Amino acid sequence: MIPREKRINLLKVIAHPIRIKILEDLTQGVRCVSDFEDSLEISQPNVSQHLTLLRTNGIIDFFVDGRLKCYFLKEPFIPDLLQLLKKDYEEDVPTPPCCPVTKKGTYPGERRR
Amino acid sequence: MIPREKRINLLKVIAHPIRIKILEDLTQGVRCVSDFEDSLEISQPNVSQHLTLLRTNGIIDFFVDGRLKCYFLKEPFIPDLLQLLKKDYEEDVPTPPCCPVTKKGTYPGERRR
DNA sequence: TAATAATATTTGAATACTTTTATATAATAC
DNA sequence: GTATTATATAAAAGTATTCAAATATTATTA
Repeated sequence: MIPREKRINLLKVIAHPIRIKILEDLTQGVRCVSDFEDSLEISQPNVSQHLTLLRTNGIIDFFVDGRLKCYFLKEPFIPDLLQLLKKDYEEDVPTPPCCPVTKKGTYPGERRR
Repeated sequence: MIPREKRINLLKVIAHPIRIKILEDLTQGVRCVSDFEDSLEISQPNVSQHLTLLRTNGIIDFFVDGRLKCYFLKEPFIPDLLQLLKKDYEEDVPTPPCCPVTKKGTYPGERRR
C-alpha cells in the first residue's frame, strides 16, 4: 500500500468513537485490556476486537506481564491527530464571491454555464 | 451531536480516498461537478453522491452559475487535516520498557498479574 | 417549445463494519 | 492437577457503506 493510501486507511480505522477513546487513554500511558473494560462500557470481547483491529493496523502494540496484555501507542501520527480533533475553530473557511441569498456566483473556470 | 462526536463523525465521512481527493482539489479553489468527473475517474452519479455526503455533513457548500454547481470548502478543520495527512514521521512512538524479543515487561498499574 | 447539458435522486445489490454470544487459550492460584 | 482470571477467537446477526444503473430535474440553447 502506498503511503497516501496507508494514511487514509489509518483514518478509517481510527474514525470510531470507542477506538478514539482507546487511543486517548493510550496517550496517557500503558493500559491493559481490563482497564478498557472499566473505562469504556463495552463487553470484553468487543474491547479485544477493537484492540486487535488497532494492532493489526500497526497503530498500537503490547507487551505481556503475566496474564495481562499491556497495550501501548506505536503510530506517531496518532497524538497529532488526537490533538487536531480537539482544536477549536471560530470561523468557516471564507466563502468565495457569491450571493448569500440566491447562492449565485461566477464559476472561475472554462466550462459552458 | 456534541462537538466531540461531530468531529469524529467528520473523520468518518472524510476517510475515503475519493472524498479526500475531492477535498484536496477544493483546497485549491472552486470546482464544479464535471471538473471532478475529469479529475477522479468515477461516474457522474457517484461524484454527485460523494459531494452530497460532504455537503450534508457541512464540510462543503456550493453556489450556482447557470447549470453549473460550484463547490467550495466550508469546514475549517479540513485544511489542517489534509496537511497532517501528508506529514512524515521518522520514528515510532518510543516503546515503554519491555523486552523486544520476549515482549515481556511490567504493567505499571494495580491489577493482579 | 424541443433538444441538450449539467447535475441530482432513487433503488438495489454487494460488501464491509459492528456487536453479540459462545467458546477457546493461556497463565496464575489453590 | 483443578479452578480461576485475563484475554482472544469464531460464528452469526444486525447495521451501515458503497457503487451502479436507471431515472429525474433544471437551466440553457436551438
